[in-house]
Amino acid sequence: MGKHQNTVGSSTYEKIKHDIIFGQLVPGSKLKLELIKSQYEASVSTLRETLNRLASEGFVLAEEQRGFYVTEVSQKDLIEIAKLRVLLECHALKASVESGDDDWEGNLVAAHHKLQLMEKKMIAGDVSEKETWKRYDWEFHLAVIEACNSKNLLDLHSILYDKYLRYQMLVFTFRGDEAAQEHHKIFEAALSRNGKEASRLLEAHIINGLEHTLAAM
Amino acid sequence: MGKHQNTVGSSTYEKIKHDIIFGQLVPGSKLKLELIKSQYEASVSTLRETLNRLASEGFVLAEEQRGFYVTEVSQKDLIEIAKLRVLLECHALKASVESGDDDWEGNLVAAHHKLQLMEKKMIAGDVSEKETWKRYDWEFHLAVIEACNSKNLLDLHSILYDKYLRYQMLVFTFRGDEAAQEHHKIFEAALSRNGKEASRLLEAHIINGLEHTLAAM
DNA sequence: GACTGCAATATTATATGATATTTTCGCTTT
DNA sequence: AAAGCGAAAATATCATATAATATTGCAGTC
Repeated sequence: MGKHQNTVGSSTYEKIKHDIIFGQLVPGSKLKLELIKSQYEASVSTLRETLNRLASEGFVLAEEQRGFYVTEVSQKDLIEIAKLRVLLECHALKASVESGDDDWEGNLVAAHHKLQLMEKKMIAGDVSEKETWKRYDWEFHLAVIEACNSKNLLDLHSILYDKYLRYQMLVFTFRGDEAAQEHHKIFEAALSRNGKEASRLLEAHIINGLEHTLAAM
Repeated sequence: MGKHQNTVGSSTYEKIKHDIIFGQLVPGSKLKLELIKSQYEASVSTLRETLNRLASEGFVLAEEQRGFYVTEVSQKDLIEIAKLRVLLECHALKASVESGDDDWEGNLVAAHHKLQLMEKKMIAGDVSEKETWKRYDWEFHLAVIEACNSKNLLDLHSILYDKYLRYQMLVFTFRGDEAAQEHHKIFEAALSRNGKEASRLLEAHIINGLEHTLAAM
């Protein structure tokens, strides 16, 4: 049950996207079809489907007749992404805080709790579960805005989050206690339905992360 | 010289996207591979690449193992898209008005002029060049925000514009003089570097269009 | 002798048709 | 009706052929 077997296409999509975000595939490098074919165990056509999808999302650059490349990174690009994330995520937060119901609250409390536990571990020095921690960070940020009532907005935000994440992973250094406290304050403001304040805090949280990452580039 | 010959992939992409936006492919209908293969004269793999791209952008729904469908339309979706367009386009406008240089001004004047000419024709009753008019509308709106200095923002906006356009085409009725006047006012405010006012006008322009389209659905 | 332009060659991307899976749908049986 | 069983249809994947780009080597020139 549950475990519905994936297609080759969707699993290579996940793998390649993961490898771009987590830096296994280095920015700017060429994705030669024959080469990655063996690496990801899929045929050329399947790979091309995947790479076209990733190109639409902006993780891959598709150059007509000249192949595919891992998208380059730059400080300018990171700044653009962070600013867009502020714009979309703060907007979504305000809408979400206004219309979130009990389910939303419950889910938010759960997401914050799990994130907090993981952050305590990380602060204590256990860096073994980097990816789990990031998943909880994602789930928390999503939980905050999930009641914004706009699928279109959530979809755009999801891609932006991943692009931002890629930069974080690129220079990976944990902001630790600071970020944890910011999360906590955002959580409290959101739960007490103070959209303005929560939005202010969220913006500061993202911009702090941006500066932290920029400094490390 | 300009005319670099396109690949089959990119031209079917353009064609299918066009047919979705302009309603030749009806919302919700199934895109059976064998069927559209003959219609667009491309092989299954090429089609699949195209459909995957369009699925990432949200014009096509890709259901694992069950094929591709033209994305459904709904009033809720249209409202979401219009709101997002307001959010992104107004934000971009303010940034653009602040940092636009002489090139930006020149391009904006040209785009507005062309749009105005076409609008006069349309108001006079010549509806033959619907697609050209829409292109000029696009070029004008793009010209306004082009100096926002964020490729990421422009890319997102471009997709949103197309999604919004699809709804306009769905119920096509010309808003005529009203829209033309709004364009003119936005143009003047932008050119005189009054970002706040231009943003206000742009928001009203989009919301008016939204209501016009909603009423006709 | 190094540099440019051109042609032959190798490499790579694109596109196709064929094959393997999976789903769908009508028919039978309970 | 509901469940089970195929045949037919559709999707997913692959291996291969075709077309484009990059590379190499060789002449001719400065």
